[in-house]
Amino acid sequence: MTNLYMENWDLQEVVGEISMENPAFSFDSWSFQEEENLTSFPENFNLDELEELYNPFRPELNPYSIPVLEDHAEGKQQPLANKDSAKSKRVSRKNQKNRVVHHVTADGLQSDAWAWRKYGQKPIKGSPYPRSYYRCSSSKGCLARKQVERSSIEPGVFIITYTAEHSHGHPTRRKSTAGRTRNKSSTVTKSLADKNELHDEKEETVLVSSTRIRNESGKQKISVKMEELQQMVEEDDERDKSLRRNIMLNEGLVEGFEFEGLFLDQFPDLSHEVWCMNESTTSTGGC
DNA sequence: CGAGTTTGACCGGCGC
DNA sequence: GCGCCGGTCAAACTCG
Repeated sequence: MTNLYMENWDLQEVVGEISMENPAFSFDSWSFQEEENLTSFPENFNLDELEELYNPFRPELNPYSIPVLEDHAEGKQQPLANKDSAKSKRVSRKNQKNRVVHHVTADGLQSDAWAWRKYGQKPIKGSPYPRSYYRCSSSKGCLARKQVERSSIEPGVFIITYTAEHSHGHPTRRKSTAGRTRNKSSTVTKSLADKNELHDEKEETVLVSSTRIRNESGKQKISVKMEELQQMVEEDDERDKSLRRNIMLNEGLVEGFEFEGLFLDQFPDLSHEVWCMNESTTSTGGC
């Protein structure tokens, strides 16, 4: 059975026909592919491995987000894979730390599960844009760091550098949700830091990518605000995996698509065409 | 009032 | 040793 864990909330778009035979989807935030350019995974592909690879909390594992080492001395970048072959180049001790660099669009700035607290900003020589420094605010002892700077070459691209690993599990909250409502608005207010990095943007809000699941005819479309999905998944983090439920949308279409039992809560009006069952039992009760 | 942001000061690594 | 530069600190400030 094909299970796609929605805890991979960084999977911002699910497009095309999803089925056991054709588990096609795209990963918008990784700039993996265009909607028109779907990729089908082989029948025997390892979903556990896939989940790990696309785990937003382990971006360094994502094969489609090419990690690069920045060679500050020459202002160049080289693939991480060539790290060992570049022995002749002097690499500072700082650069030898575990650094992973990602190039993302403005939308990509939103898709980060961790809670970050900005602790500094510096103008960078040779770049018209400042670099912002963030540390993980989820846990006091966490050494994880994140740097965000706008590409001077492509102003629409942001360079995110992750340093060190988190010393704790997923945050229970991405950020404080006090006072927030779960309305269906498709926009969110950007943080002050993001506004600063987007200082020449007219909009102070950005569209939040949606997850879409379509059936064969394309008549049905279910849109879920990704931030809501993320929050729901986070709220459900404490549940045991055995409680995960498989949800079937129009039998044979999205069989076993796993939403950790959250789907019906979000879309009670779909109960006539969506049913679920516990993974450990064939009983349909309790849904 | 707590949490996050801003921003000048400070510190250490590195090249000359 | 000196100066440049990137990274961090911390007080003041802002926001909800």
